[in-house]
Amino acid sequence: MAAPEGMFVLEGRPTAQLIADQLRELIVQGAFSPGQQVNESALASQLSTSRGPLREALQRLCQEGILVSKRNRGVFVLELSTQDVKEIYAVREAVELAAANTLLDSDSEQVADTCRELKGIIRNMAKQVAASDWQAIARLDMQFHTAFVSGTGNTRLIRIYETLAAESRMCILSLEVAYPRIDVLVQEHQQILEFLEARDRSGLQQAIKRHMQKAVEDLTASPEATGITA
Amino acid sequence: MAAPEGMFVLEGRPTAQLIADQLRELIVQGAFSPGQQVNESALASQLSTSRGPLREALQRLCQEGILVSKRNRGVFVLELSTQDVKEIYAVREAVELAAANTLLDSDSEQVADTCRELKGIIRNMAKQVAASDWQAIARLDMQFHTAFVSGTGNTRLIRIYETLAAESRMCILSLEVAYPRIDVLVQEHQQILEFLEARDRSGLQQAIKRHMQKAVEDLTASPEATGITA
DNA sequence: TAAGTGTAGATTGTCAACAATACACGATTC
DNA sequence: GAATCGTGTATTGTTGACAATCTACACTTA
Repeated sequence: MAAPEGMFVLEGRPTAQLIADQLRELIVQGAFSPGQQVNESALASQLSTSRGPLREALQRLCQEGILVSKRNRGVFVLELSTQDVKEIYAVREAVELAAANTLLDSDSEQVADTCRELKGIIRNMAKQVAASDWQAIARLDMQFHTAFVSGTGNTRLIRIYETLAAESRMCILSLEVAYPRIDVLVQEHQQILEFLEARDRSGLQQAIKRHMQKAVEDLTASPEATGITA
Repeated sequence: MAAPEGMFVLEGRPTAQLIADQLRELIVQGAFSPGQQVNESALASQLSTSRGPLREALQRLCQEGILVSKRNRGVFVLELSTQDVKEIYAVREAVELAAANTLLDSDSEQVADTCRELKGIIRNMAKQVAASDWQAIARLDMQFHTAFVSGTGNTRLIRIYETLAAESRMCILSLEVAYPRIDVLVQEHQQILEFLEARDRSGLQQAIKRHMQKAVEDLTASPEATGITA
């Protein structure tokens, strides 16, 4: 037999990770409000599993920082302050700058592959902008940046960025429809792509810095209108 | 009552985190050999707890990447390849560069506090170098860099770096006594401290880059003599 | 009325037993 | 003799029950 391929390996990944991934997706989609307690029994039965595996998954998300655990109290979904927003985007900037440098140091084939993927994402983004599907836009926004970092092939950088992406989506979620002007959003991503294609290091670095700075400004501009705590 | 202060809060932190911290320390001290399977029952009784809490702790360390979980097989201690070493130090460089920039953007008091701490660590390091206590040197080495990043106050950056520090100690552990020439090690840290005190941005950046580059060279120089896989 | 106290309910923390899976070793067959 | 098959053992995965803790609310008391 050549290879079992898709022959029901029935999820080779460990259970806790599967549950954690499901739960993370639920959280970034806003299925839980910030600061809300996560009820273990309820969630376990909802995900049709037991409390044991669920708790293991919760611990993973606590380690990520998406959930916070208080002894004998339970776990709660992270509440984002403006301080948190600044932190998150500062780290994102650091990671993306590192990714940019790594990419520009790598062979052009790898860069080309990444550019192809980014181009497709931008196309989809423009499509969703036309449809004003904010949830989809937020997803594609992070998908763009995740793909950018994934282009480096640095698994640790990628893992770190996955967490940052989740937290960013939680930030954006708080903004809700108050997403900044959208044409600018697409344009900024387009710009990053072009600098990468042109292999313009300093241009790419500046574009990333601007993009992050703008994002922080948008997210911290009207704290009273959002769920983000002062 | 003014404040209960140290009045037996009896570990407010969640259990899984406590166990995870213990276990992480055991791992970076080399209590387990790379690639070794972690036996749940044995470890649980050894740490005088049950399998439940222990498994939760293991999941945390899996999320960090210090352990790897294989379904229906168990969790194993991370085996480091030269590729891993390169990844780890690339991310460390990114994080420390970001920390450097953040520090130099902050007020001088914060920088002064950090410098004071770093100076003390270097003193201790020189002491241990005289005693040739490699285990202690490795600990102080990472303590220096952790303190450097902690100076930023960015909790996410700090958390990320804690994992990187653990992985770095696992790298150094593989090197064992083959630590590079020690006078240079102290000197390099001293240099970083001086650039920080002088608030010399580009000098500090270059020093960090050199430090990381040297470390990778040392760690990947003689792969046959170490436990690091090709 | 306001502060403090005690109880009830709910939720988390822990544990031990059960089920399922994978690995190792010996038996069997060609 | 080599490969394959079947069995046994050890380890992980899962579950439900029990214990400990916290929050909320009604009750008492100054």
